Formats: sequence, C-alpha cells, structure tokens
Amino acid sequence: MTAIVARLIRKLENFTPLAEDEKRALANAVSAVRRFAAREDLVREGEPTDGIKLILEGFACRYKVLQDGRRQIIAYLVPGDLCDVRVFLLKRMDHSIAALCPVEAAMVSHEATNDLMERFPRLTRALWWSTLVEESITREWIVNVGQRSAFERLAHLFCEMFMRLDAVGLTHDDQCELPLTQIELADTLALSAVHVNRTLMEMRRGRLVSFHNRQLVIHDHVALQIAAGFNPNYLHFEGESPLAPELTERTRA
Amino acid sequence: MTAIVARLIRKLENFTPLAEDEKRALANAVSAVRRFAAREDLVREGEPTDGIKLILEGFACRYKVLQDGRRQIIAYLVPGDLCDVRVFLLKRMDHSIAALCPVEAAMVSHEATNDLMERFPRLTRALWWSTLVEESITREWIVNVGQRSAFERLAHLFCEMFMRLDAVGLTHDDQCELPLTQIELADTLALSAVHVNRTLMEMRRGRLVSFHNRQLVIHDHVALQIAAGFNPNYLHFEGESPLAPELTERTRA
DNA sequence: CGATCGTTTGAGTTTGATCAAATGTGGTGG
DNA sequence: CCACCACATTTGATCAAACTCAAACGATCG
Repeated sequence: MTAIVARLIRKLENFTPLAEDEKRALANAVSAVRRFAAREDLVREGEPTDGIKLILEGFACRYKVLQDGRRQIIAYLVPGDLCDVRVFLLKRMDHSIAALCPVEAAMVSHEATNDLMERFPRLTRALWWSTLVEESITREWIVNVGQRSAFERLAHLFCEMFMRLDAVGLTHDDQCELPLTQIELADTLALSAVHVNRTLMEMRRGRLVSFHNRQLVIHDHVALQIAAGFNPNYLHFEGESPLAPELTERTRA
Repeated sequence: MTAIVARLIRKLENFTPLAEDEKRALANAVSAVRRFAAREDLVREGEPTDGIKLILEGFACRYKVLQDGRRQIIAYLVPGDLCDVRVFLLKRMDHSIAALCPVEAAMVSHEATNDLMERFPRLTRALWWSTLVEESITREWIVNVGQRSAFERLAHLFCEMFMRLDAVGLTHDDQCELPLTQIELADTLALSAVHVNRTLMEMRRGRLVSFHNRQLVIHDHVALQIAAGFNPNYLHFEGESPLAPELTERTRA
C-alpha cells in the first residue's frame, strides 16, 4: 500500500526513521500516475509551475539549453526523487526536466503537500533534508565540472550515482542500471561524446568500471573513489558514512 | 531602525512588498554583529552548523577545495544575502564560506527564525523565494562553467553580479564594486588566472567592460549581455525583467 | 624599504574539441 | 525474416582553447 512511495521512504529514512502513519500519509498524498516517453519533457523551461512530481520508475534530468544548442544537464532524478518541492513560489520554471528513459511519475498536489507539512513535522523535516541534499549535489557538480579532469569527472559521477541508487535499493552487487547514453554523459560532464567514449574505454582497460547496455559495473570501488577524489559527505547520509567500498554490504545487511 | 536589514528587505521586495511590521520583525531578529577579515572563514566545511548569518557589508563566497589544493568557488554572497536559511537540518557543513574582503555579518538565531516564520507567512515566503533564487543561480553556474567559453563565462558573471548588486542598491551608473582578484575570478569560472587576465584585457580592448581596483564598469550592457548569452530569467526578479540596459534607470526610479 | 601579493607578458604544452567515417545495435515494417 | 533506418559507439587525424611555467612589473602595507 505504501509500495508506490517505497523508494522515497527508503531515501528519507537515510535521514530519520518514519512512523507507519507518516508513511501512509505520504502514500495517500500521491495521485495521478503519468507515464512519459524517453526524451519527453516532464517540465518545460518558462512554463508556469504546477504540482510536485514524484519519480516512481525511470530516470530524468534537469537541463538547460543555450541558444546555439549547447546543452548542460544539471541534475539527475532517480526513483524516489521529488521534482520540485517548493517551486510553486516561482512564477516560471528556469530549466526543463526530461525523461532519460520511459518514466513513471505521480503527482502530489500543493494541497496535499501543505496538509502533509502541517500534520507531520518530522516528515516535513525529512523532505527538507532531501532538498538540501539536492542542493549540495548541485554544488558538488560545479566542482566536478570546474576542477576535475575528464577521468576524475566520470569516476566521480559513477561513485555518486552508485551511492544514490544504493540508497533507494536500486543496486545489486556492484552493478546498477544507469540508462544514459555517452552523449548524455557528455552533456552532464561538459565533455565531448568522443572524449567520454575514450575515457570510458580507459576505465574499462584499467578494470575500474565498465559501462555497457546502460549497466554500470564497478569492479574496484576503492580505486574508483581514489581516482575520483570522492568524499561522500556531501550526500549527507546521516548516521554513518566512511569511504564506501563496503557500502553495498552494509546497506544490504 | 530597519537600516541594518535594509539590503535584505530591498532584495526581498523584488519578490513581494513587505509591511512595516514585517520589516521591523526582521530587524529585531538579527543580533550580534561580527566582523571578519578578508580571507577569514565565516563557516568551515565539516563543522556543525550554527545560526544563520546575514551579510551586512562586504562580499563572501562559498567554496570547496580538493585534496591537492584545487579550489572551486561555488557562490558569491553579497550584502543582503543570508548564509544558510535551513542548514541546521544537516549535521555538518559540506562546504566553507570565506570573506572576500572585510565582512560584517549579523547572526539570526534559530529561535528568531522560527518565531519569524510562524508569525509572518508572507515574510516566510519571501525568504523561501530568496533561497530558491540562490539554487537557481547555482544551477546557472553549472551551465556557465560547463558550456561557455572563457569570454562568455566572464561576461555572464559580470552581467549577473551587476544585476544582483543593482537589486540591493549597490550600483551607481554603470559601475559597481566587485572586490575580487583575478585569482578568485579564476577559481570561480574554472579558468587559470593567466587566462582570466588575458580575457579581461580582451574585454577592455573591446570596450565592453573594464575591471580595475575592484571596480567593475560596464561600458556596453547590451553588447555584454549578447556576448554572454545572458538571460536574466533565472534571477527571478518578478514583476518585470526585459534585457537590462535600462536596468539601473528603472531601479533608481 | 623590503616583503607579499596581484597583474601582466611570453613561450611552449596539453587536454579535450572537432570533423569525418566506420562499425554496431535495436526497432519497424514490408 | 530481412532490409532498412535512426541512433549510439568506436576509431583516427587534426586543431584550438586554455594551461603551465617562468619571469618581470606594480601595488600596498607594516
């Protein structure tokens, strides 16, 4: 019954445990599941903002395009992520959100949100926490694009996505699905697709990571994190979080 | 009496007008003015989070450093900006904030914040709006560093800073103080200081912008905005906001 | 009056971009 | 089932934007 919001709950519980009635309230707040095709926009820049969307299945991305077509992907949204918890304060969207593969999303109305926030302070705090984590990720992406080499960038992104997906139960062993083309990786990391390709091959040759058929396999977590200079603090999984080679083991336990 | 929060109020009123009692409540919420030397940290990564700081005078920046010393500046904080409206939800800071020049900041305690938020919903909305704008700026910076050339990056940053400073009354004619070294510009735009220098000279030669003694002078707003591909929508100054050569005039009127 | 920090200039190098073409893959419809 | 199409990946060759290193020059300050 709370199945539809299971991933969101799982993510929020990285911050604080939730009670049964809170989980049920969350499940009741969502409605109107909609499907989007790959490449379809869930939200378009310049449009007025409507209710909040919760990603149930599939991946999406925030992005902006310049006049001449250059595109920058600004964030990935994975199952359990909410599109825009508070944008109803802004008149129009300042960026777009597109599906990276077939996506299923549920709407949460403003009324339902307000009601939730009034009745469940702990839930409210958990939702706020998740938006703060998103902001923190955005900041880290500036560092990634700004300061790191192509190899480091890719390694860092893989570390991050693996950890985020692990947090919502979307990894198994050292693998996860990551439905991204090399072109999309390029637009994310501010590299050319050609260079992404060469860098991926270098990683494969070094037996760090392989990325084929939208499957990411991390062969050597420690080496990858070192290569990336990855420090998971910015993901703010409270409780514990040392370097994470044993991450999957711990999470599965 | 509300003088201390004048810039904050001025900024917030770009979103919605505020009543006298709201302004007074805001003024009463701040306390304990502290001074910071240039380069001093206001907040340090890894530290537990304390109350909110309001920048009264001077500029500060959010930044992160990598192990090997590479530094990325992630945001600028100008007079009227609040350091961290909601970070008390996070255990530790994931980045640092440093003064770029001598800074004066006032503290706002969590209690005062909570009290304010309970009593003045419109003020609360205005403060939320300002955090959403900050997020939006962070996203635009990813685009800036990721997709734009050195020339475009610098031009874009200058457009943005001029507009933000204009919004808090810190411009006169086509000038504003911008207390940044070329090294800091480099760390912001992910360029080398040498390249920033050459690009600045190119701008000067093209009679677009001059930047000397921490004074930014924009000689040709229209040309600069075109060169930058600048679209001010992401700053979310509601009401109006066309291209902004006449910006200062309008704001002064 | 050094000392420190920032800016400017020059020369050579590197990372990653661009262009072009070949190869692979998945889906569609005849 | 095959032919075809669109799209993604791979490879090679060339190019350019921006970096690094090094040194000189200019401020500012105690």
